[in-house]
Amino acid sequence: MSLPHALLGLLSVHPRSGYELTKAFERDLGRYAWQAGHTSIYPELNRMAEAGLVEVTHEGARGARTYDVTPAGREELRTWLLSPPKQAKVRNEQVLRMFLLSALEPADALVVLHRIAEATDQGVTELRKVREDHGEAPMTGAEGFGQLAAEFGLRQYAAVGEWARWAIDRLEREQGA
Amino acid sequence: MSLPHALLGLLSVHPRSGYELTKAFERDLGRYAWQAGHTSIYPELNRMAEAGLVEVTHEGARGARTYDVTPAGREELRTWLLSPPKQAKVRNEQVLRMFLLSALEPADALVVLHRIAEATDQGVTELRKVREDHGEAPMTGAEGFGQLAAEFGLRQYAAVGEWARWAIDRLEREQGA
DNA sequence: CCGCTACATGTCAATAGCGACATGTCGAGT
DNA sequence: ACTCGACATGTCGCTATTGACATGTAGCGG
Repeated sequence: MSLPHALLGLLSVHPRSGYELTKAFERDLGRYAWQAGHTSIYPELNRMAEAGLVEVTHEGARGARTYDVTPAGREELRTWLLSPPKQAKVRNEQVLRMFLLSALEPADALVVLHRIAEATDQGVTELRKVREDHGEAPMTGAEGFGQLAAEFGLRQYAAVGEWARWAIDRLEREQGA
Repeated sequence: MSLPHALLGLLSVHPRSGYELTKAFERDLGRYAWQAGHTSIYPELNRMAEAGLVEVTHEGARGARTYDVTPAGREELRTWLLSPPKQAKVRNEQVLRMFLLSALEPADALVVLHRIAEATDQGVTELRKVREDHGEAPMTGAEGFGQLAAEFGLRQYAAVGEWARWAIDRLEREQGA
């Protein structure tokens, strides 16, 4: 049940509506950390409002409701972030695919590995651009989030790309031998 | 629905029982790629056996049943692995925590970042040992899996560790200024 | 031979999450 | 005036997943 914490985190950076939260999940958060659609988000916001973790601070056009974190919500988020990181739950289909590669014939595996290497290169290029746009904004607060995310994604892509190239190298050497 | 593919992948490396599959998930697979408990695995194996993707090749002591992949299962796995990687679903609580760090006071964030850096160092050390034990075994087949996993985890830990140190550096510089 | 641990498989109720469907509004362009 | 795309929130049924509970066996040390 990490969704409520993700929502608290986003709202604590700055208040927004369920719709805007959904967009945030489609952008950074959902790509690397935790994906969720609006069908999970709206009901969860209502639950959290009932529990007193968030509150509606403004009602705009088209029924839009802006949520903000309450002191109780802020406390809950802080406690969660500072609590000892137990056994984490991981679900990542891409990574699973990589792990299962050794079940393929070497020739097939090479095809997939090359595809991975290309995809990560593209990711690195994209994020380098994002990084340059952000520049030297402060780490905490509204801008910090995007920066942390971009920098993390960048290193993540780079690492996967290097791994893929390592695997390609290993495989090709074996094939040749 | 990646669980059946994960099971096909593991079994295609070498046949084993549901119990041994469960152990495999607790070890590498569940740590980085896809976690699942025995309560998902056993029913899934039965479904897959009914669907003709796997079959019981041996019955051992204590009711243990060894499963192996059928040709149909092998075909299914190959198709899945070679099919275009669509939009991936990601769920990783640790990464989520990292993303939400910017919602904390800088002092609190630094505490967590230092903890992350330490944890990744430990992970790197562990996996370096695993890598040395494996040595130069071939990439595909029974040994390949562990190697791919270890190498991937190693690079993953290293990348996260570097990211944490980058963030610490940034934060401390801001605090000082 | 007793007790403990690891082996080995399962059910079932509750919860989480997704895809399909549903509804309505505001603003821009034609 | 009209249409269309983005804004904005929701329900509901189906499937996936988890946690608690249940059951029994083989082997080992004392």
